[in-house]
Amino acid sequence: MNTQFPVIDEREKTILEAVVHIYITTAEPVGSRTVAKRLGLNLSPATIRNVMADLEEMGFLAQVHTSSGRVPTDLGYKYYVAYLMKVQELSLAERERIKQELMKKIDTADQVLKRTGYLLALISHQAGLAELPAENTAVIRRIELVPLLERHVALLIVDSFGCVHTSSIVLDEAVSTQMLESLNHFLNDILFNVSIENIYSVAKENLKKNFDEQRKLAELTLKILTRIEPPTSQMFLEGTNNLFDQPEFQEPTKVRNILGIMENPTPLIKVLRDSIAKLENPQRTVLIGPETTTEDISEFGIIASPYKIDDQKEPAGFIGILGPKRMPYEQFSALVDYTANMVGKILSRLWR
Amino acid sequence: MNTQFPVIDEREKTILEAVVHIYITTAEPVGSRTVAKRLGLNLSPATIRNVMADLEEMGFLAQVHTSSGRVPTDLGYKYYVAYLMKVQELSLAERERIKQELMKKIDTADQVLKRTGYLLALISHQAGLAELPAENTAVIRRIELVPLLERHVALLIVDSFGCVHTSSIVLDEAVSTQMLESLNHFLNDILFNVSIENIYSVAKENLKKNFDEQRKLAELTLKILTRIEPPTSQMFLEGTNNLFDQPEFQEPTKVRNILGIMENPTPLIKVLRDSIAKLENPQRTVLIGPETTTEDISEFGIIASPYKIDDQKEPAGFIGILGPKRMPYEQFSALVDYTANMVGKILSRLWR
DNA sequence: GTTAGCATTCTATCTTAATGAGTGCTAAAA
DNA sequence: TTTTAGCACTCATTAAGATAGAATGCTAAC
Repeated sequence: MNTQFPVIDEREKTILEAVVHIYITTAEPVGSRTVAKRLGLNLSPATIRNVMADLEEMGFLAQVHTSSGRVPTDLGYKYYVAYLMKVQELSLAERERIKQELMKKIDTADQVLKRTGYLLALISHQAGLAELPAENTAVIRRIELVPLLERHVALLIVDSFGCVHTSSIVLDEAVSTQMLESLNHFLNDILFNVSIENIYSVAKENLKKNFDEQRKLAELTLKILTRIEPPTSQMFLEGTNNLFDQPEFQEPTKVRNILGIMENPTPLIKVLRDSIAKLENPQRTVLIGPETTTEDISEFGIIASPYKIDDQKEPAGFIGILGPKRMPYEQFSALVDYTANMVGKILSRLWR
Repeated sequence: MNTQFPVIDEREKTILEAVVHIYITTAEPVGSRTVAKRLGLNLSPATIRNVMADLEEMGFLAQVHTSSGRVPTDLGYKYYVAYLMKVQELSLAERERIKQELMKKIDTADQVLKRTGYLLALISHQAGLAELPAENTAVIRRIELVPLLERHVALLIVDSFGCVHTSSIVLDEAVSTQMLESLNHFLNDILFNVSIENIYSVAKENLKKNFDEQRKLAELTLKILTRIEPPTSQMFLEGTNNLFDQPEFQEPTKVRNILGIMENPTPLIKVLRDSIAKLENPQRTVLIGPETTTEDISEFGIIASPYKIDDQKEPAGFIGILGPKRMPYEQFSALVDYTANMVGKILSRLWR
């Protein structure tokens, strides 16, 4: 955690914990009386008030208006998530359910992840997100040029997750079916088990050797490979309509930004990846009101956990839950962790 | 148009036209004074009032509350669209722009349609929708089994639009690479240029002949083909966030239904297809507060036009605009028509 | 058939008052 | 030194009443 927090004593921690917890469940500003009751520590509201004023001064809490109850600030949430909350374990039944749901159908990786997002949304009543495995964790299983018109061909790349990447390519001149066929053979020979991001370099390397013998083939190959579009990161965002149930999203402007994320998730993906990459060993990260370059999602909170495939050191992608900042992080943390783990296992077992 | 309308005289038509038109632009209930002014016919508000009362009695108009101005009912909108509005032609510049945007990149059919939806949303400031060509208008260009694990294979079908359909298949027993290869050859031989919906029957027919010679191949083929999932209709819905600009969608419940449509567009697709199919010769249809089985979209209006590919008699799919009932139908009708036409041309030229 | 006039209806907006939740501060109690 | 009771004060929320304005429906006159 890179945020530097002010130092607070035990009692302040207890009270901060209580305020955040109560606010998360009630969605109403929290008053000293309520905290005093909940704590049951024989402390009078007046004492609590003093502490709360201190916490406000340090930036953990804020007031909606003079003489209203307190509400956690972003800093408050972050402290809560980092030091105060007690992660609630999943019950065996819940674990079993997740496992069942995810494994009930054998599918390509993108189908698995879409289902994962949907499942997370269903269980949490928030929006669920699930990123596809990064390109560099997949290798090519099959590469195929399919003629569509004389000068148009579709280039399909099937990766080791069963995902298909399509590009549409227009050639300078018509190519015979036979030529395409030998090209297909050739491409599959040299590119099998090559990572997608290395296509071009590997192909070039190979072509050097064969240049003389298969001149025409070589030229064509390079031409085609330069036209492949760089693969874009992809993320599923499911169950967004759950967000409408939250009181903070009753005004539509805020949900609007979510639609923006759905249309172009790339900035958010980047933020999440960076956030996970910052941690020493990749694990769950919680973003409170993250900043993206495009949409304003400062009113949202995100819990995300990376998943790994096989024994790769680097995570392949992440999954998570997106909701209001005022989210039951305690409950959802274990859910996201377990699900990420499960997704990793399923993808490992299935496609390697 | 299957709706039976009450018969109204010329003056009633003029006034109904005015009310709908004014309401579309102002989003406020329309009063007799406003209509009188706009018409400039030297008719007093009182006279207009009488006519409006008649129109209300016949079901074309309604009041929000006693002594408020009038608002069009669904019937009013329908009559307006069917008989009163004057479709505004597109300018040459607009036509050129649409053409440019759609053709600026050579792409597979799904990319073209996604861009179409996006473009319609951009121009209209509403949501744009675009359905993929129906399965039965496409034929198979390539069919390919790609091994993923011993018993898992991915089945890819590339159709004549450059679209790829994927299924994930688990076999009862491992199959050798050679076996798969000959299966691939075999499938491409018998299924080339066959429509996707006929895969099974054509394959079965062919297998009868060859049954003895290639027994094992035949059995495997049938097994695999039975596991293909029936292709689902698919529709892009772009620019939904534009809907937030409309005053009628300031309360989030209504936009929520749109998210429902995005997650499962099938019922809406069905309604639109039926609506287009009902017309003698397939052409633009306008739905006012259509009824679907799942989501309540009775507050929305849709303008949709079918597109045809080559000289096929039946339309291949449709594109359109989704917005509030209070939409400038006059302006958008030509836009949707022209764009549909253009999409048809592009898909015809590209992929046949 | 058309319209002026008028009472009527309903919305929207503003003011005012009352209520209540919650705070901050001070001075006394522990 | 810490805790707390007490009290004045702030602000949001709600309800009620008053006023203005946009339309209407209806009647009687043109």
